[in-house]
Amino acid sequence: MSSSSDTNKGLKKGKWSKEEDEMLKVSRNAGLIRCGKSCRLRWYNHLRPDVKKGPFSEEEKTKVFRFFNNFGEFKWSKLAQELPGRSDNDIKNFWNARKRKLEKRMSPFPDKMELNDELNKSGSNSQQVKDSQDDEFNIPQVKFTYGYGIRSMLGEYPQIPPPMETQYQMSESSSPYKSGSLKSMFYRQENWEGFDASRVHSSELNLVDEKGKKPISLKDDVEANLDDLMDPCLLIDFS
DNA sequence: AATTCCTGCAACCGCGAATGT
DNA sequence: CACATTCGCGGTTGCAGGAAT
Repeated sequence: MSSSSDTNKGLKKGKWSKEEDEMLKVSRNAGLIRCGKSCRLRWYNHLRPDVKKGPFSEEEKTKVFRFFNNFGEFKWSKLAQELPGRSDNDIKNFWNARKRKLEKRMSPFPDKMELNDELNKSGSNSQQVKDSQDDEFNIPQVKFTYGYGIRSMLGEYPQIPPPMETQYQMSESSSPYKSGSLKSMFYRQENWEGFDASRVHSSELNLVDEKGKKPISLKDDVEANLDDLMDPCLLIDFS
């Protein structure tokens, strides 16, 4: 019936030897004790003349992320057409490896209560919070969700700020470098520790760089940080 | 130094689509 | 047109080698 059945007819499986590769290069699958499917896969993924190996370039990575953001689904073969020399399998491996890493970083993902604990704990270490302790600033007022920062979020919030605290500071006050307001922001998981709760009560947040001078140009940053778009992140909703 | 864990990669599997008879 | 075979795709698994303990 299906091609999978021919793997049970005494055909060889597993790793390909150099001799087998040479035979396949010379003449399709003549003389090989391999099923056609296996030969095709070997040829397409490894032996065809224009096959490209090695780590993905920045340009290739960008294409992959952009493709996913545009189509929101896994069409490896279609994507392979955009990346000359790369096979669908290569791209799939690249994507899955990345996904695994991120899932590991996300796990165990804290639930809402744990997250509140974290926020309050870190907030209590902050002088600014002590100074301005006020019901208005209580964390429970802040709604949050979490997940991957991928297409669905991008559609709604096309501008994703870079991590707070590490690279940037936030200011709720008016600033000469006002860059607009945000109704929501993303907060990367790795930065949850040290979260300054006193700074997230306002629905009008202005982002400036660490010196408090340069407004963040999110348009450029999104382009430059496509990798970050797949990072697990916390979406704080101020609405 | 030995063992375990992690990661990247290659290959297999099942299924539906396309093609051949 | 019906059935058989092959092809192509996406999901998954298994293994080897390096890193961490």
